[in-house]
Amino acid sequence: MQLEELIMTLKQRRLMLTVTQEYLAELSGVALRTIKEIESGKGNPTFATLSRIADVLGMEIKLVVKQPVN
Amino acid sequence: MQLEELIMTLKQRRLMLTVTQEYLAELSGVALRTIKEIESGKGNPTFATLSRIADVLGMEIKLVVKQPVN
DNA sequence: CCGGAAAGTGCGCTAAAATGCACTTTCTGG
DNA sequence: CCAGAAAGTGCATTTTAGCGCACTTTCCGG
Repeated sequence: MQLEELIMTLKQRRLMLTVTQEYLAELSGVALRTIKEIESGKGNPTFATLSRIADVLGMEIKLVVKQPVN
Repeated sequence: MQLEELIMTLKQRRLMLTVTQEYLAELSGVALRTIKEIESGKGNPTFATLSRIADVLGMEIKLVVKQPVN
């Protein structure tokens, strides 16, 4: 999963739950400014930041063996 | 997946492939110093760094909906 | 047992992640 | 259509990830 795709997934999940960036910031403990930057595609978030956001959205980051492409 | 668990998975995968930290550094383009730090549990890697390492090891980072714990 | 290979670490630098504040732009429900 | 809510952004600061270099420690095959 590329970062862009991961971000899209987070964003879609947030919208599906009808949570604002502001509320997500409160719940996750990640600064609103940081959430805004991530969702607007700026920068390269750390694992900790992504993980805290994902948690609140009921998601998690996994490391898995790639499926062979055939 | 917690960071610690993710790191363990990366490390085990590297060892399974009998790749040294040094060679992994070469292949991934991530500095040897950085790989050492990550594997020894220091710090909080960025998505980009984790992703480059995972790639070389034939793995990938995924964001998935958490399984309900029941 | 022991030497070389692999892994871990102290020190220091730079670039960038994370943050706050204030302002602008965009979206949306009534 | 329009006000308020939500999202995006410029500027500045603090913290820290990523990195190099040199050194120490640990591991392991012969």
